[in-house]
Amino acid sequence: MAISQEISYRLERLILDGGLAPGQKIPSERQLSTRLGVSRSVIREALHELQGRGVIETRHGKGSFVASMVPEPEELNEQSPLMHLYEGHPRTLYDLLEVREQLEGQAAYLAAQRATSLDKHRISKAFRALEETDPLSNARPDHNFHQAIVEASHNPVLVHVLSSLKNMMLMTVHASVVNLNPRQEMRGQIIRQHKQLYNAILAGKANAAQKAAVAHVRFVSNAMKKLEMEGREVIRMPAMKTSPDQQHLTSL
Amino acid sequence: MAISQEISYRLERLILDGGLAPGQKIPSERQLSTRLGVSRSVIREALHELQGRGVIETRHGKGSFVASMVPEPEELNEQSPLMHLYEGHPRTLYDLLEVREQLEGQAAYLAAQRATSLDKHRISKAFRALEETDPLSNARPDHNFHQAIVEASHNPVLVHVLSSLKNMMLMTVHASVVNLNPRQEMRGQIIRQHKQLYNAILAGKANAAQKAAVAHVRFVSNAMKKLEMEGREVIRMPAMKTSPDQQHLTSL
DNA sequence: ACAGAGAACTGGTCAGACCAGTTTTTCCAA
DNA sequence: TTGGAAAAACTGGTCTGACCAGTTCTCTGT
Repeated sequence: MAISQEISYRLERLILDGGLAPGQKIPSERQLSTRLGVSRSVIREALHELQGRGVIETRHGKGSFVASMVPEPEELNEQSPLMHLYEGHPRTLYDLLEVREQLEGQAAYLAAQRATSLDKHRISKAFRALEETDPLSNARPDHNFHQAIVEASHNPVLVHVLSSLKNMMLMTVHASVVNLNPRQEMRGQIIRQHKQLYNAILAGKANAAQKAAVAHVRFVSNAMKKLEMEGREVIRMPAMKTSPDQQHLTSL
Repeated sequence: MAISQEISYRLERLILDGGLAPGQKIPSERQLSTRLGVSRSVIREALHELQGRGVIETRHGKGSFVASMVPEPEELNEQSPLMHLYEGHPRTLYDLLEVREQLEGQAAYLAAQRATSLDKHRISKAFRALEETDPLSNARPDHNFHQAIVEASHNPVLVHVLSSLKNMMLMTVHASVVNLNPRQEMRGQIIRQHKQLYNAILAGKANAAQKAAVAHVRFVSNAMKKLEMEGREVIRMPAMKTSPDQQHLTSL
């Protein structure tokens, strides 16, 4: 088999195994060519294959990016059907949380079983960042923590479904942070839940991890429902800015 | 748009419009490059894109040939990248089943709680169709049954996620039908599981419904794993029909 | 007439150059 | 000190020409 094809498969595997999340930038052609010890031509050919398959998108002068695998609720923009649905129908927030509950639970379960030491390291890092950060500007670290867990599940379908819901996730996570964190007792509970989840995964206790994740999401959901019923305004739409995360491409 | 992409699209249209028949050789890279007045590089990149899309096959020293294509009879030929991943990396079947387990479980749970009489009617109809149809003939009734349940969950996010995975779902359902149904004892179990799920939902027993759905998917997954470990061939893809023939290339 | 050696194709890889967008840095002027 | 424009340093896109590695055709010597 041609080198370019081998490389395209290697990259594809890497991407779909969750090593690279949708929207993330992949190294430049010149970097890849030196790192993999092949000419830039074969890199370009490999990338064009991936492009043909729709795995990546390439933008002149910017780079190549992992494409989102599932019809994504159009980023930044207004016309997304789901977004629209969301605005007109606030209950969607809870619908999303329902789905999250399942998927995060599954991810936690699998992560506890399958996390490599590298995965655990990443999760730990995200967890520490979460602990150290000012909780009010907390949406990002919170999301990163969950994201790290999902990737440790090593289930590409799970990874991509969840990351295609990323924007909405950020919204709900943000909602949780803004609405719940200021209330001291709730913040304590959330931190405790995160810690439980974290410990369970690192200890490899799959069932405990799943339970913790499900409980966490459900707690958030219930807490917000309660807030809403008490008549408090629930903040839903954060001013969000999509900042690309750092890339970890160690395993090329 | 890049020249290589324009060319790849031109060639693809030419091929798909019948200008070039499957198996037919397309001009050599050097010929194309002089005929189209571009460098060989961009020709190669265009061809690699087509290769990625599965439109052509290339053989060292021989040339590039139109692949025996799969004009996918009627269905929405949603060639998603995940689909391709699926072809290249069979383990994805189980990844998808893992996700299905969660989502179907959730859908069943919610359906049991929320199904209106109309929903129940639809589910019943799908269930009867499932019972009456020759299970070997088609994955459709099976899939429709599950689909009806998902819609009865009244969770738009859940519906959205599952329908974006529709084609892959069909694959797993199909795999289950083709591989498992012929084995009498398994077929019996599957029918029993469907009935359990059906009854639980109609009775509004949410937990029982969830349990039944999860058990069902997990059973399918395990059964297929077992089959595979016994060395039996596990059929993953629906049989694809071969394409019509045509001849001649004109306008390059 | 035929077998075999080249010649003449095919795609695969490499190197280096240059163009064209984008981002970052630098540095001067307000 | 700070804004902002110019310059440098990236990114991908294209071109050229060379050589390697398979395949097919041709021509030649027996």
